[in-house]
Amino acid sequence: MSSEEHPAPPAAPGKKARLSREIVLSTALTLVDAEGLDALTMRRLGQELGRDPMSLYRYAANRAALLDGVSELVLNELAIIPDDPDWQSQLRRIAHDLRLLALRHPNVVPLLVTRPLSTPLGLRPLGTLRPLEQILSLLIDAGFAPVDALHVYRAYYGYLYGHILNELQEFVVDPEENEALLRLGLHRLPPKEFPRLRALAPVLADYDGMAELDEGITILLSGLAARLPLPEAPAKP
Amino acid sequence: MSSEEHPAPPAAPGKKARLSREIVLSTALTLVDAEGLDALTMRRLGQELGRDPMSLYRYAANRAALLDGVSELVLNELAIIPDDPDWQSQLRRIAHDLRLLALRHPNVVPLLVTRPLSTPLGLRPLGTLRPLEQILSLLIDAGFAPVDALHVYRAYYGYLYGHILNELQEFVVDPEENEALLRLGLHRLPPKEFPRLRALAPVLADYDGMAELDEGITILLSGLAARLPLPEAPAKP
DNA sequence: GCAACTTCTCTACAATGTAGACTGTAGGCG
DNA sequence: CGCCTACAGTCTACATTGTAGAGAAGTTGC
Repeated sequence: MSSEEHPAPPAAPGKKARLSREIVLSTALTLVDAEGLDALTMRRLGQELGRDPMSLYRYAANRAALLDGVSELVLNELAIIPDDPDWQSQLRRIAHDLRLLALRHPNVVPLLVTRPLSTPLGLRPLGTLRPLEQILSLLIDAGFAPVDALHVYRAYYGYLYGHILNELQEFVVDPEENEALLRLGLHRLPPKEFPRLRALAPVLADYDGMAELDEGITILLSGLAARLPLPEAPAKP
Repeated sequence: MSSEEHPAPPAAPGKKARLSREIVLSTALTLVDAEGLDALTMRRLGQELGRDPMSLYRYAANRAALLDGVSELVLNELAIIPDDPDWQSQLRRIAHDLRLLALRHPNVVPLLVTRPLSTPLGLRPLGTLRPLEQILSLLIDAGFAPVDALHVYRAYYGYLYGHILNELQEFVVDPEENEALLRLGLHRLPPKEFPRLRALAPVLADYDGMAELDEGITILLSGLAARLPLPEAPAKP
């Protein structure tokens, strides 16, 4: 699928241009971003595009495939360019990028996390696997043995995804009303059973996700580095 | 369908006894375990219980609430008993327990991960929050300041969830056919674009999730311990 | 036996994903 | 130019879903 030839309708995709997979998917994404996953029905998306819902099936085999497409589209926003020779700072940067990506598309995160659970590795959208490949590559280039690279990747990506989920779970709404809502919610918890949680309400409210991610990454990476045989600086004078 | 008359409420989840929330939820759980989340429709669950689908609404306000109930039920299987005074080994044990729990109910994991994303903290099922409270308690008892306890919790639980997701994503099917399927899947990847991943196929096949989890936990916990002011051994002679 | 409940059932409806047949349009070939 | 084929988009139809609302059946206290 070397679909790259037509940069045709960049200016005004207005109303009646021919549909294309990219148009469909990006409209789907903006819909999801704006109104959540449930709003993404075939009918609704069709309406958004001014087309019959059935026309979508030319561009995605079914709803699940459409969701996969959206995940892929989002992950494509993540650029992994090996400009920095230091694998640690490289991974750190990617982590922050992915975090910001998730914050930009919070409604897509369930997809990113959930879809792979029901799709074997080899059958996933390629865009989904590209970060994995690139990070492996990055680590191997940095001097890790392939097996160890996989090792590092798993610990790193595991923590990263976990952190993102955690952070989004505490977020839920925009930070302005966050504190109020949070307190309101916590208020309902039985004090006898949840003293610690309730006491932490004010602290919960100002959660610096970026700082915590950074610290976790630091711990993990240095821990991994200390534990794995890495030929010091790579041969790149 | 023999309509056995079991007046025993606790022993056997009989056939014609009065319904109860526990019966409904546990039947839902076994259904999900056996056939996946999609199989859990109101009609199907009703049929499984020999009751009209509508009767379920006495025990769960709607389908979402039912899913929450199932999450809660699963998380209740996780026992957090502070028998060990060492917080690190405590957390390590819990991590392994949760991992096994997830492997026992893989189809429920999407729920565990996804539902909190759309439910503010205070409105979640209590059973879902109990681990959080108990772990905080455990850490505070071990000498951490509440803020630091939260800190540790986040890094710990983040990594833990991430790892579980990772592991389940690579699993997908039972380990017997895993290797075959995996290779088959990877085979489809364009070699030019995914050389590293394809080369790692054999290694991917024997993934020791338990060992990797343990190592990650070790790194994280010792890193956290080194970084936070902890009054050594707690005052417990 | 009656009355106030709770529990369970029946019927009905709107929304969803999607199959299958159809219409329109664009281009190639005589 | 007229016809044929391929493909983009549409229309109709249907099975399946969650759930509202009214009622039936069963249980309990007097």
